[in-house]
Parts: sequence; structure tokens; C-alpha cells
Amino acid sequence: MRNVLAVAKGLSDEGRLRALMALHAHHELCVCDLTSLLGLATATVSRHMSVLQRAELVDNRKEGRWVYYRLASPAPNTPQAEALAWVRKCLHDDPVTRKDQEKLKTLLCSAADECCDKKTPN
Amino acid sequence: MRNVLAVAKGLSDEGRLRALMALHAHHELCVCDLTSLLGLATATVSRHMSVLQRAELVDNRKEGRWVYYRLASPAPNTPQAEALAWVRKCLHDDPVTRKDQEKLKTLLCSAADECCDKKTPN
DNA sequence: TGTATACTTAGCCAAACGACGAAATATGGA
DNA sequence: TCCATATTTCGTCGTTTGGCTAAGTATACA
Repeated sequence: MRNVLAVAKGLSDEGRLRALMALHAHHELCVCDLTSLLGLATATVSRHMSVLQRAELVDNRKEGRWVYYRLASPAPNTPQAEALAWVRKCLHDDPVTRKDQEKLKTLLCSAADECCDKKTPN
Repeated sequence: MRNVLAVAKGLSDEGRLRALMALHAHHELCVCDLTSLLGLATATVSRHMSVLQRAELVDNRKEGRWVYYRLASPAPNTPQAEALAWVRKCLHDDPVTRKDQEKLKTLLCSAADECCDKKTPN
């Protein structure tokens, strides 16, 4: 119950839903990518991601100065696995998701990145 | 997005999750049944149920003085349908759910009902 | 018509939440 | 070593949420 509740609470914020959908599309994103995407302060995004992590909906990996978040890979039939599938299915075609993916594309491809400067144009 | 968010928020309270599981087992329950089950004030339960109703996770039906709540019957592949399935699957075997169902059984069968007096012993 | 019962709405309070800026931590590079 | 950058943690503030009691609404029945 506690587990399920943590997952549900993890999903009950628009910013966090958008972050999950962004991670669904891009596999790995650092905090500053998500910050640019969501238009929130870095600290705010960091805390959102820690909520998702405590709910075991995302994992992270540290590389140099950056922390890359990705969707968790929960075992099948866990609340987490089903919840991520639910989010993906429900929001796959959402206008907000589409718009975010447009934005992310230009964001990640821009050589003069307004975020962190580690990306190369591709 | 707004829709999905409302559903997620609807699921992010323990009392509401327990109410949904109770409705899963008993099809229809009136507010005073849920009040006895959850141990909350009537007004509190009423508000919880209105949250679930706005999220389209439950429906209600008025009969005499009583308002019977039941799980909604959302169209397949809607956020609501998938969410209800998620809750059921995740909490079907939960200790809290088991305990609630025990409690509900004695509650609904007791002739000297501490709640409303409409039930007959069965 | 009046009273009792079931429920909802309104008003209040405390706790939780989401936002921010500032300070702390960690890493990479001059 | 010192500085710049990425992230997290901390402290604060305003809003939302969840709880209650009390008041309002609706229905059944004497």
C-alpha cells in the first residue's frame, strides 16, 4: 500500500509526468535538460526527480558533473512497471507531450546550448 | 494531461485507495459504509468520494436518503480504466485490503448496524 | 408539518507540497 | 590550488490538501 501510494503521488504532478514522458522518449537526460524543458528552477527539478526516484520510477547515473536520469526498469508486474506503462499509454499522444518533444529536440541539438555545454550538435 | 493528472491525484491518498478497493469487492457502498470502514468523519469521506468522482473513477446513484458509490465503468483504454485496473492489481493482495474486507463483511452483516440501519442481516 | 437520517457544502486549522534563492557538495579543468 | 559548473540540500513562503465541526440540503416517515 505504501509502495502504491508513493507511486501514485509520484505521478500526481504535471512537471513529473512531463519529465517521465521526456525520459521515455530520450532514454537519458540530465537535470539541466529537464530544467530547460520544464522551465523550473534547478533545485525544483532536482527535488521532483528525487520524488520519482524514491518511488522507484527513475534511476540515475552520475557522470562527471552531470547526473543523468532515466526511467527505472522495474520487474514485470510491479506497481512501478504498470504505472510507467500507464503514463506512457495515457500521455503518448498528449499535446503537451508532443510540444515537449519538439522543444527537447531543438534543445538537445542546439550547439550554443542555453543549458549545459556538453552536447555536440547531431 | 489534465485528465491523467486528476486520476493520479485521485489515487494519491490512502483512504481513497482503500475506498476503491472496497468498491471493487462490494460493487456498491453508501457513504456511511465507507465512513465506518475508513474511520473518518462523514464529511471527509464525502469529499474524498467527490474527488474520485471528478476524476471519473467512481459513479454514484441516489436512492432515498442514501448515495451509493460504485466504481465507474470507463471505456476501455481510457486513463480511468487503466488506472482502476492498476489499483486492483497492485492492491488485490495487500494486507490493508484484506483487513478492510474482513471489516466490511462484519460491518455489512451486523444486524445492529452501527452505521445506517437499512441493512438486513444476511 | 415536523423530525430524524444521510449526505454535501462551508469554514477553519494543521500538515504536506511546490516554488524559489542561497548555501553546500562534487567534479573538472586552468 | 582556485575557479567554474552541475546538482543537491536547506530555509522560506504561498498554495493545496486532508481532517474536523457546524450549517445546509434532501428524503422518508410519523
